[in-house]
Amino acid sequence: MPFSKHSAKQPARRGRPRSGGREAILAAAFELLVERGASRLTTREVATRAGVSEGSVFYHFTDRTGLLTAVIEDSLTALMEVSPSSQAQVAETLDALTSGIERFLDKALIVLIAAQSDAELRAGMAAFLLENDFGPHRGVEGIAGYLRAQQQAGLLRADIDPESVAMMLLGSLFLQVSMRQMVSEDYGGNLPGRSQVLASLMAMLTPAPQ
Amino acid sequence: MPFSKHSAKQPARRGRPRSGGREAILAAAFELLVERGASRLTTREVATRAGVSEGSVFYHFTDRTGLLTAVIEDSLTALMEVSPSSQAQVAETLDALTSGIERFLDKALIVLIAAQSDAELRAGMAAFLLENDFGPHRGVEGIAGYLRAQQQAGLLRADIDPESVAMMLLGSLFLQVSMRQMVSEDYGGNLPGRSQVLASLMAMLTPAPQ
DNA sequence: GTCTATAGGTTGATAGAC
DNA sequence: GTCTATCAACCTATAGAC
Repeated sequence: MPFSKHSAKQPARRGRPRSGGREAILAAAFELLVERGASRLTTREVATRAGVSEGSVFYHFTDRTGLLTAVIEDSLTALMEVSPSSQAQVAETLDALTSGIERFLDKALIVLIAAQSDAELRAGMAAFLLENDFGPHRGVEGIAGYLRAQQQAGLLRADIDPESVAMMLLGSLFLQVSMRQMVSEDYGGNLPGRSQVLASLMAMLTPAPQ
Repeated sequence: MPFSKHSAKQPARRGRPRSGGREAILAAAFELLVERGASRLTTREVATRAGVSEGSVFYHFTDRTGLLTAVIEDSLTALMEVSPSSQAQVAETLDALTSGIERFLDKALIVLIAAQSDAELRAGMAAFLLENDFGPHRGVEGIAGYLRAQQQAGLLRADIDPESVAMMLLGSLFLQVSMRQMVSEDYGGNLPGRSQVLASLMAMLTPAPQ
């Protein structure tokens, strides 16, 4: 698809052009989620940071929960387009594929965690994921698909289970990113990194020496 | 160590015996964390559920943050004693080891997630983990130690990297438990389960057919 | 250590002009 | 769509008696 964004697909907008207030609010809320955590996010501060009044926040999102729901669903929707399973077809190495997933997780985890602060948000997100058939199984499928292709080309051991390997690989990425984000930036140093895991895995995926 | 809990190690308590109020509050807070999420936990509701007055909560924990910090550190301290690395010496199969880790993660994730709702809690937990040299690297070490022992006994491929395999295995467990808890109970069905992953891994760990 | 009562402050949300 | 002004509710925290 050429002209990615600026394609003439959508009809010209009618009415008053968007002022960007809504987007500024969403961005500010996302920032605060990262910096302070969901419990410490107030509509007041979101408004201040977005450079709008608090009334605007409620105009656009009805209530605080509506705002957070929008942040979560917007982020996930944006991520769905760069989802691992859609990458898998183009990535030419496991290295490229997994580094893409790592970046993906970095953003997805923010909202996944934010949703955990409130049972209502959590349920809403679960429903959203279900409706859109979105979730880590897509990542597993993506990786497994790649592995299976390599396998059929005779480049990998024939007797391995692509799904299980994909689950372990995705899991190691998820654990690494989670710890960096949930504990501290440099906490990952304690754990085997992506390249080490990948190198070891590659060795295991090719036939072992007798 | 015999007589696990009821050993006579500790000197007899002096002074007024504990009434259990503190413990009831901690338990109630933990429950609410699971049911409603950290943002929706109020000191009022904690007190009600614990069957004490709100004043008691503040007497014991100074403030709301103090209460949550105590919940987090208490839970983690309890878990440190059944930490994977201490299990690794006794577990006789990867199956026993990983199912223990799964149960471990089920509890640990509750407080790990709760801490994410507030930057202050998050920082406190990070410091606590650092001080106690506690975290997933202990799990990796535990699994890797087990694998290395098996390897030296000639039961596993000699050319695999135990740390990387441990990271992947722990990662897959972490991912599975996270999704069950953060999305929905039966969400794990979409993903390869522990036994499937384990079976595939075992096949990979033993020398491949030529 | 636990209670009751209450103060104080913050916050989510609304109303109405522009 | 955005603003200002304001309210009502809630919730944390304190004081002081038992």
